[in-house]
Amino acid sequence: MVRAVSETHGEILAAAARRFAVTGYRGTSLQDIAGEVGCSKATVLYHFANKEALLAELMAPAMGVLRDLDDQLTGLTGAPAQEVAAIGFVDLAVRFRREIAVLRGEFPELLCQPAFAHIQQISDRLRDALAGHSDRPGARIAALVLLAGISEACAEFVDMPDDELRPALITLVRRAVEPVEPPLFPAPTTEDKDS
Amino acid sequence: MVRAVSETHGEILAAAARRFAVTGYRGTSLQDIAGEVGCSKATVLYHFANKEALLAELMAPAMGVLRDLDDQLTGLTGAPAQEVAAIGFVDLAVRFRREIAVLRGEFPELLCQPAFAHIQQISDRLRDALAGHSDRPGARIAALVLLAGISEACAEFVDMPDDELRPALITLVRRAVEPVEPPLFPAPTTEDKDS
DNA sequence: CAGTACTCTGACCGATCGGTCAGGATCTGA
DNA sequence: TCAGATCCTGACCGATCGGTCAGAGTACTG
Repeated sequence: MVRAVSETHGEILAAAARRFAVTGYRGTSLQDIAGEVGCSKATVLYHFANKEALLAELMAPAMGVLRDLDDQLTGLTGAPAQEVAAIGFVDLAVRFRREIAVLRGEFPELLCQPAFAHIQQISDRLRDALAGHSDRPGARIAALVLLAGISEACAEFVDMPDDELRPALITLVRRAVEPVEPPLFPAPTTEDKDS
Repeated sequence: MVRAVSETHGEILAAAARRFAVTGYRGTSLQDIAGEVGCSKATVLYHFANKEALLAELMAPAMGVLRDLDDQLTGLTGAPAQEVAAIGFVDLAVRFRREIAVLRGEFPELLCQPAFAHIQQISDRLRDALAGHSDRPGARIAALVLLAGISEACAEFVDMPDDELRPALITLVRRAVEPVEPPLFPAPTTEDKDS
């Protein structure tokens, strides 16, 4: 029998996710996590190299999806970029509500860690896309307000069903995003008419 | 005569405001603040009873304005409530950008402190007003997204002039807030129903 | 049976935190 | 000149943090 990988690993991961989402990364000690699992702090550090590695493994799936979204945005401009950024980010935020809650407010230091080295650049590109790559302050401000607000809302409405939260957010974004100027060039792809 | 209050008090307050806004409350040690002022940590604790008192004095002006806004909202419903909440909160957020940045992300624990005992209730009422006191999930979500997003945007765009940030935010809120249903009653001027 | 690899733990470590305290330095008013 | 108030500090404290380590317990394997 290979006894598989000890399930303790997964239990620690799950406990960390729960605690991080409530008290944040810095506000949660390894002792807290160990206590919730029912093991010793040393056991936590037997399964994970350090606290940072625990967080990195916890965020890995969300980071992967974020990178995928970033790839989809390359080359897009104007309204299509806004659309892809809006839908993609809302989906991501709704799906990874807990991970979003973990990172909430801990950005400044956490972003320095290698596991999240590119998250700032990606979120900048995401914001830029949502602004339709416009330089107008109004567009840039609206994009930031929406991205930050969506993150916060998803972290707050943890109990709301996905299929209630997602359409409400998408409707909001469509209404709130500053529409792009009439395209300087003919629309790059077939697009739907504005309602 | 009285030699006024030592200016060290004010210097500590200013240094704390700067550090808190960058590294957060928990992420800033008394040693950090003392180092920025150029005094000892004991001096910081001579002028302020403890770290919490330092934060409370820092946030006092913003808290006062927040309470004033809360008072203005009592009795208002529907579109007028949305309007007052929107304008009032944008003004507050733009004016107290640094204080907003301090509290960003540290809510769960900081809100337990007596100095901020009512901030959660006030922000709930503010959100409710911005939603036009509607029960629709879309309205509630939009209100939360906007309030959180505005806070984040103000903390982010610290260098943007007030008279550029404020109108952009107000325009955004007007566009994004879910409009209230046609008023059930003719616009109520001064009538309150519940207590 | 012995050997070994895996899992887990208590004890411990250095660093840092917020906070205390006795006392030095400086100034003021009588 | 001197007593007292004010301002400030170095040294110190207990608590907690992330992290290390030697070794105990256990289960497979040959």
